[in-house]
Amino acid sequence: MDAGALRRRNLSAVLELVHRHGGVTRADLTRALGLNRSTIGDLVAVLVEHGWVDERDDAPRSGVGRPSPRVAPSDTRVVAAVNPELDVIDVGLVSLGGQIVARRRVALDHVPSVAETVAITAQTVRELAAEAPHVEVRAVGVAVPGLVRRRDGQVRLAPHLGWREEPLAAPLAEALGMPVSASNDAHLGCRAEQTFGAGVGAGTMLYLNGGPSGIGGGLVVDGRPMDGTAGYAGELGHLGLDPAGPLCACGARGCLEALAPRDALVAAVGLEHPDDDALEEALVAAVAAEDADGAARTEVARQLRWLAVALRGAVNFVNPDRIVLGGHLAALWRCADEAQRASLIADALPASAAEVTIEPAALGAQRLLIGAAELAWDELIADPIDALTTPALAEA
Amino acid sequence: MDAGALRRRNLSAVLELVHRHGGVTRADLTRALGLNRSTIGDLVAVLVEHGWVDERDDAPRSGVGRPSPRVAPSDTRVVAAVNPELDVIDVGLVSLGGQIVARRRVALDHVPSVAETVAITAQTVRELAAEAPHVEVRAVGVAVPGLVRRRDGQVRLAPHLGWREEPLAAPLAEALGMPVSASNDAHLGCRAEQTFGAGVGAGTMLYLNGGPSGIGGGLVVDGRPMDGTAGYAGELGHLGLDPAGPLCACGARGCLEALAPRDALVAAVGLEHPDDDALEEALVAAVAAEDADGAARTEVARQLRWLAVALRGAVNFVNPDRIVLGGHLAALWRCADEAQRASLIADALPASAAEVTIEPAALGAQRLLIGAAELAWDELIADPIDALTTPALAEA
DNA sequence: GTGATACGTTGTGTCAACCAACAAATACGT
DNA sequence: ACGTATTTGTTGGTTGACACAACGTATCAC
Repeated sequence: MDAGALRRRNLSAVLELVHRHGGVTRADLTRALGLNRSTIGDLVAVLVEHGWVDERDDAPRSGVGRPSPRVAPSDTRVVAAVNPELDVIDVGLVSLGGQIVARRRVALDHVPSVAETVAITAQTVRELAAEAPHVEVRAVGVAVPGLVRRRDGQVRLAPHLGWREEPLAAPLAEALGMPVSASNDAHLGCRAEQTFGAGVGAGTMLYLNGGPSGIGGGLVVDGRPMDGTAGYAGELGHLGLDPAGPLCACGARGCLEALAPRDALVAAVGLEHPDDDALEEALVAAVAAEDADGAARTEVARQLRWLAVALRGAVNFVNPDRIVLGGHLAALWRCADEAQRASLIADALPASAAEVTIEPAALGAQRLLIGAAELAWDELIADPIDALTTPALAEA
Repeated sequence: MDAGALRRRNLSAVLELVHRHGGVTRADLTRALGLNRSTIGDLVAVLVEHGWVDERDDAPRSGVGRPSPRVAPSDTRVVAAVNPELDVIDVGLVSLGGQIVARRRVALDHVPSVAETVAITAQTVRELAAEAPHVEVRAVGVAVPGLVRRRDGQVRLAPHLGWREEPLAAPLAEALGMPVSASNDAHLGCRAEQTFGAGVGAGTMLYLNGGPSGIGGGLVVDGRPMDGTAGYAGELGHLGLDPAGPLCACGARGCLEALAPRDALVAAVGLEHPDDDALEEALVAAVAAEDADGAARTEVARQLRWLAVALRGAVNFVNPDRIVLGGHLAALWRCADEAQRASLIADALPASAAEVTIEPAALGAQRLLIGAAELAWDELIADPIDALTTPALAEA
């Protein structure tokens, strides 16, 4: 590692702190990085000069001494975040600091092909960029409901969308002329929760998300999101829990995903296509209702038991300090009583169980766009100066 | 990160390459680190001056041009590695490069207490150091058959030895006057295989080891061994695979460890207290024998089926590129036929299964000492110069 | 031997971070 | 209101680590 790499690293560290906290004082940076005041001043000056951050005088006063200016993310530098779904393509612009500054959900009357997705996304990103003055879009992140090969952004299999072995990142990068990364949606939900949601501060974190198409998740190890060899890590829905269980879509038997499906909860509360909030509300109400033996309560208890088996294995395996539950698994958590909540990790090894806290996900409907944006921000933050020399989508 | 940290980092990188490869040429270092020839010369000179490495002229000639000297680990710098077992305390001195340069197995007629272990270990380390001239012992690593809290080396639970909530690293550090680290034995087996055994070159690696006291393991993520929050990660023996399965020692039902116990294999081949090699030999012979329906063959097939369920879940979860099997799980692998081997990950998601290779462990009876030594080397390699200023156990 | 090649060595240059002294802005006590 | 203590930003000079270029040296191929 040479001196230039050192510089890059320190600039990157400053930028990451600004990103994660949405603005910190120079004094904070000095303490956090252990560098000299003058060095921090220099680093911040470089970032200001290149337009990544602004210095403002609105830092909260915190005692005697000369006040330290707040280093805040510039709102002109954004990345685009994309989440193609069954009947909508969700596109947003996300600033440094993780704020969604513009968003458009393009409704569709059919399931989009990859080519359509690329075209619509490119068009929408250009429109959003044109509408927001002075904004520069510098990278794109895509959250795909399926398996995505991380290194080249190839969609291996997205059963929900009917995509199979389709290149996605490459054509979109071609269309927009900027770097595009893609990953699994549950993965990116994990990243979003880790950075800005229920996983802030966690070292080793397990994220499980339950959606209509199955159960996915992600793993954070020592503060770093884990991808696995090719980007497929985190498929917690396919832990085998019961050899006598129902057949899963993956072909195996007794997967968590087959034992605790969202559909069954939806059916138990008698709704049609509810979103996660509606499902959660209906479930909590149904479980709280006095008629104790309703279908909802039974199904919730059954799913919680299987979730407990999965969590037992996962907690023993990775010894996390936090577990974050999203989607219908968060709904299960919300309507579980104290005993049920405790039972989720009661059978894990006591030493590991003792250090875990379980939390429902915090970011709601913004989660996937924020996570996709994190993916895009990654490389920019890792090398802010080099990233600056690459061309951006022209501003308005 | 300041300039001094840069120096430390580069020194550390050189030392680590020398350690992992047991000696490399300066030209190799130049290529691997991307630093200038003169810088590499400088870094190596510092390490030579401090006695960490030697420069020798025995590098294999590899073409025209001036030959590059080989930078080899000095054999005077060692760490002590310790592995307390039921009836023996195994102590070794391990050099940079992972060579065991001295070893003594202290036999006992009873299960040692922690105090005895500390006393015997300290005594044995001193004796070994005194017998090997010019050797300096600079740190100690302990492989404990149980759960160990990594940050302070406290043994939380070692059922085999009857230890529970016993401080181990602290009293041993006190007795020997040098840093002591302790961790779980399967964990350290994983590290050993990763660095010098069947896991060399793996990015994300899963290690499962079957022993008389159960099934443990370890996980390597992006080349870094994963500890989990407190050091308990890797307890793969306690994945819940069958809610109708036998009760496990951990209190839960259907753990891998309860479904694929070593005892059952030992009983099937009719041996008494065989070591891993003897068990493997007997199993291979029994399975290869013509009487197809023997107890051994049946039990092997049964255990392989459960191992497959566990591996399916683990592969889907972490998307490894290598799986290493040790202990009786390696014996299972060795006597499995092609179809059985393929079946181990046949039910995993195809994308993940495609990139994984399964290997039996390679290091045999040296594994735990080498792994424990890796633990000790960690801090020394991370900061070679600073480590140099700390006092060493006096030489002969 | 002779040329080509690869590598180590040496002295000089560059760049990032540090340091010390000073200036600025705030809180607090009188 | 004023002075003092405290904290932080700013500035110019210093230190240290690595890069670079020119040169010396050891081997291989012919």
